[in-house]
Amino acid sequence: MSQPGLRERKKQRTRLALIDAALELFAAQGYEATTVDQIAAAVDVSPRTFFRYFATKEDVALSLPVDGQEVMLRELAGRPAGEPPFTALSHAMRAVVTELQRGDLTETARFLKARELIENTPALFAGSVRRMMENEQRLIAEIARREGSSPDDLLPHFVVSLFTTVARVGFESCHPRSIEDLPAFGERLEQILSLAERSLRPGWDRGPVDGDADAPRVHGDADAPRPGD
Amino acid sequence: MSQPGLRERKKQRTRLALIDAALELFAAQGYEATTVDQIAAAVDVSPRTFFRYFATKEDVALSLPVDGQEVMLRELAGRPAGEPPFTALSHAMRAVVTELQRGDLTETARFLKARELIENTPALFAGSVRRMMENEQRLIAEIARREGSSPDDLLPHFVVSLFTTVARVGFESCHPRSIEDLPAFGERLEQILSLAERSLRPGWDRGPVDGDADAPRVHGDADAPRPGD
DNA sequence: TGTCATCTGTCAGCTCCTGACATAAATTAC
DNA sequence: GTAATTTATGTCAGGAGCTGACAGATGACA
Repeated sequence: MSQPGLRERKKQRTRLALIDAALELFAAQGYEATTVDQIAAAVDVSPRTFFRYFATKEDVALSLPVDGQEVMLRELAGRPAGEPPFTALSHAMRAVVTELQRGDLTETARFLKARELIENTPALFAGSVRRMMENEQRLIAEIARREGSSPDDLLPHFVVSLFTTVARVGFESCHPRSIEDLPAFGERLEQILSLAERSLRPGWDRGPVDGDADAPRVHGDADAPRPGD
Repeated sequence: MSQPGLRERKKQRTRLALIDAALELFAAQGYEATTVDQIAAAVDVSPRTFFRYFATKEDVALSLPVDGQEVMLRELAGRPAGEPPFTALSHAMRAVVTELQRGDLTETARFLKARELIENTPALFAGSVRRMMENEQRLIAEIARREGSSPDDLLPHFVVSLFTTVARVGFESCHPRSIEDLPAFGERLEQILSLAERSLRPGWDRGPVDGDADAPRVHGDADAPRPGD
C-alpha cells in the first residue's frame, strides 16, 4: 500500500485542481457567471473531462461537504449500540468537526471556502440541501437498524430530520457572518445542540413512554397491521 | 370588480392549461423525459411563451404548492398575537388544508396530482424543499415580529425550521403510498403534529425557562457582543 | 376607428450536459 | 524492454433548458 499508483495520484491531483480552480472562480465572479469551460481552461483540461470528474457543475462545489457526510455516516456506524439516537447523531457530528481539524491547513481552508460559497449562493444552497436529504435516508436506515425498528417507522424519520434541521440551523446561523474558523463552528454547533436538548423531553427519541398505550399510535404506525389482517 | 378583463382571463386559462398539460405529460412519461417543447405544443403555444409564464420547467410543477405557501403565510399573519409560535404555525397549516377542501374539485385534484408527482420525482422534491426553505425565511420574520425578538435570534429560526421539518416528515411519510384525499392528509398532519408536541417540552418555543440564567446563552446569542469589542 | 399597451411567435445564441469515437497514457503480461 | 490491455483524455456533434431582441398580433381604451 506504498503508493496508489501514478495514474490514481494524477487523478486526485486533477480533481483537487478542478475544485480549487472552481472555488476561486466562483468566489471571484460568482457561481452562475462562471462557466464549466472556464474552470476546465484554468486547469488546462477539456470541458468533457470536467464532467468525467463531476456529474454537474454544482457537484464541484459540493464535493467537499459530501465527503463530510460520508465521514458522518461512518462515525455514526461506530457509535456504541446502547446510545440513544439523538446522542449518537450528535457525537458523530462532533467527530466530523474534529476530523476536519486534524486535516492539514489547506484542506480545512478549502472546506471553509466551499462552505461559505454554498451559504451565499442560493443555487448551491439548494443543492446542498438536496444532498443533505439524500444522506438523511441513509442516516434514517442506520438509526432504524440500531433501534431495531422498521424503516417505515415514523420515529427514525422524525429523529434524523430533526437532527439535520438542528445542524442546518447551526450552519445558517453563522451566515451572513462567515465561518472564520472551525473552533467557532464547533462552538456554534454545541450551542444549537444544547438548545435542542433543552427543548426536547428526555427520552423523546426512543418513542412513547410506557403506560401510554392508549395514546394515538404514531410510533410504528406507518405500516402497522390493521385490525382485521 | 365584475370581471378581470378578457386579457387577464385568457392568461389565467393558458397558465392553468400549461399546468394541466405539464402534470399530465409528467405523469405519463416522467418529468425529465418531458420537454418544455412538448408541454408548449400540447397547449398550442410557443416554447418561448412557456417561459413567460414559468421561469423554469420545475416551476410549472411546483406552482400550486407555492400558492399554498402564500396562503400559509397569510393565515399565520392572521393568528391571534398571544398564541405560542408553534401553535400558531400548526393552526396556519391546518387552515391551508381546510382552505383547499373548500375549493372546487378539479382544483384539489390538480393539487393532489402535483403533490404526488413531486413526491415521486427526486428533482422536483428537492426543488419543493428549496421553496419551503426560502419560504422559511418569511415565516421566521413573521414569528420574530410576533414574539418581538430580533431576526438574528436563534429561537425563531429553530422553531420555524423544526415546524417545517415536522410538516415535511408528514408529507414524506405518506410516500410511497399516495395521498388519496385531503382528509387522509389532514389526519396524517395531526398525527405528526401530535408526535412533535409529545416530544417537546411545554413552552419550548418561547425561550429558556426563568431561573435558568446560568445556562449557556443561546437565545439572542447570534450577534451578541463579544468580550473585547 | 385609431392609438396604445401588452402578449405572443420567431430566431439566434449561450450554457449545461451526454454519447460516440479516436488518441494518448499508464498498467500489466510476456 | 517491448507488446498487449486497460483506462483516461480530447474532439466532435447534438439535445435540452433558458434568454435577449425584434416584429407582429391582439386586447384595452379613448
